[in-house]
Amino acid sequence: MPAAAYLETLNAEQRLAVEHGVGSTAGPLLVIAGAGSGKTNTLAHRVAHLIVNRADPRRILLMTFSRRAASEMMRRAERVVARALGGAGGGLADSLPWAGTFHGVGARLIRDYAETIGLDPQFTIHDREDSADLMNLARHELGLSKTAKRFPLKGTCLAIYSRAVNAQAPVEQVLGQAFPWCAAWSAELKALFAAYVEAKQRQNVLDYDDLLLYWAQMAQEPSIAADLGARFDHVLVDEYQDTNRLQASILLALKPDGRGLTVVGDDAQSIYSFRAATVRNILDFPKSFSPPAKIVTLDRNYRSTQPILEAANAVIGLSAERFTKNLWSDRRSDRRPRLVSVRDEGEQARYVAEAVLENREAGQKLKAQAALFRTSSHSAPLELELTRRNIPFVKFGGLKFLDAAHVKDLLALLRFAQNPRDRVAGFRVMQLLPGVGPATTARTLDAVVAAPDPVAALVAAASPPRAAQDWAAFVEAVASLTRGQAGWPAEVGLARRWYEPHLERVHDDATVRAADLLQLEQIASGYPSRERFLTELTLDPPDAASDESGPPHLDEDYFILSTIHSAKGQEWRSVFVLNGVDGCMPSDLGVGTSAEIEEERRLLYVAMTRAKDDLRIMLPQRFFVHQQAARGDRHVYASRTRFITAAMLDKFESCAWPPASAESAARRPLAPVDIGARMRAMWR
DNA sequence: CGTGCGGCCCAAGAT
DNA sequence: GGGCCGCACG
Repeated sequence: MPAAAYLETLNAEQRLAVEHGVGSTAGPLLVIAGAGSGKTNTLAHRVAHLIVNRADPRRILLMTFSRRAASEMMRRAERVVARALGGAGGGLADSLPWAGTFHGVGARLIRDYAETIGLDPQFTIHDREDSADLMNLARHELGLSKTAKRFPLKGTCLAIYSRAVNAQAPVEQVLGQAFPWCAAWSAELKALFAAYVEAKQRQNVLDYDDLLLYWAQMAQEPSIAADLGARFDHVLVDEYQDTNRLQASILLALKPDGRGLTVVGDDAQSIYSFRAATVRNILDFPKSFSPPAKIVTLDRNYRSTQPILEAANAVIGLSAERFTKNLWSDRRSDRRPRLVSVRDEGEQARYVAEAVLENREAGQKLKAQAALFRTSSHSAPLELELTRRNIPFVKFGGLKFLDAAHVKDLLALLRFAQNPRDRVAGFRVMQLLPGVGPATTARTLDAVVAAPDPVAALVAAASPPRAAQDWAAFVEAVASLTRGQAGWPAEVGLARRWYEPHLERVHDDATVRAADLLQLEQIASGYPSRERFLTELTLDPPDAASDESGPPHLDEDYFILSTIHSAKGQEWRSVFVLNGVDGCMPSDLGVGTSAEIEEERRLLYVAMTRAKDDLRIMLPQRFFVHQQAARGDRHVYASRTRFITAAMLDKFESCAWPPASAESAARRPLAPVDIGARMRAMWR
């Protein structure tokens, strides 16, 4: 049989993966896809190849790490199918309806089966912060907030709970392995988690973990499992190294014999163990089936120059356990990656800003360049420097649009209207009213939650004496939203108009924030319904101010700042890795166990393999110590990250900036002068 | 019962 | 700098 034209662009290993059985009885397949090995392209081709061979796209389940990755995959698959079938391939996105994240797909399936499993399909979804708030409520009710010895804080409690669920491990084991300082509280924690679960059920809310847990539980129930498994002929999972045991159990329940199952990943890029991801999933995948899964390894790299790969291979070569695989490329270059020593983070920022402009002079777009860092706050000095020099940039990771208080307020109102039993939403929105505090809110919500018709109960509830005026407006807004008479997305405007007086009362910078809310309204118009809007916004919030929803001025050129975690799957011509020193990489918070150290090593590897042509790892020599008098200059000296050993230095080019002569000529710092004190003295 | 203030501890990565 | 708690005031 002559190969189809669309297969000819693939290399031999990629073709093996793409052409692995196309029927729904094809055995399980594991693709170990190194960084830059054309993984997305290969997976997209496999999807396309299945469709060209008459697989029904509505019966393909494709799970990726983010919704953005899912749409990229669909776009590419669509193009291949169009080419193969001659033109008319448009609209595949509509006919590949089951592409998304594990959590997004879970939410949809759970809503589908909600009635069967005794769940109100109007359930709302709590994000991390909402979940922590609800955990805190339970924590207070059980009197755990005033124990003699300090009980873990809400965030820690949630992290322990979440890990126990996702790793499918007993609380004691989770405490021992990941939270040893909380080990004495295991009995109280279990009581707390029981109360937390009951609260979620009373309030008809699901947290992130529930989206997997309910799905996994449904899949354990034979009648539902049969129905679920029969919906999909093919199940494909991307970034399999970052899935956890719960996700693996879902896959196994969907496809117990592995037929029709394809997973793709790279054990060397596993960086999500804090979310209970385990590299064991990918290492153990082949022998979960009989006969075992076929393994295809992609080690040809199409992204980076050979010197960059040699350095990256050296770094990952010292890792303890992995599939042996060295990336190679035929992209030759004389330029080794650079280790750039600078005096401190301020100099690091100046160096990067100047190098970025120099690259642009040489014809590189700002968008083709990125600064990557371990922790969101590491980019602060660079952000200042870029702003000072008017270099536009977009930051991924760290604070999100949705974290802003005013955005959360407005969303809380919409969520409360969607599901009046959602206590966290109700708590947030009711306390916006002046004269209404925790006690009034709790009392009202108790009545509302217990009532058969919660909104009617709210309308009937007595108005708190000090909030009469605002109370009536609030109740009317909720009732109107519940009736849905304004329609979607017009009701977002209704909610915004209700909120605006409160916004102005609470915030000094109300004008800026009001603009954000208009933008939120804009984003809302892109979703078909309130339910879809709330669900998808919670599960996949827009990164930075960048995605489709971003403001128009962003189609200009801009430099990229990103955490290494958020840089997954991306590539740039020039990459600057900030703070390549011990204490930052590895993070001094992540040096407890050898497993944590190994993950930090993989993080550096992920960062390095994002670079196509030019990789520079920055080494600031000194760091100022935080929490000291304003003008103090206490600092510590940092050393090169332990992951780049002396024996590897020949893979790099070491340099210092600014060059020594220029530095000695630099102006000496002047003695500090307290101008503020003089100005205060003027009035004494 | 609501609100504002001061002291204390903590500080990453994100579906 | 921020979250969280306890305390004092209105």
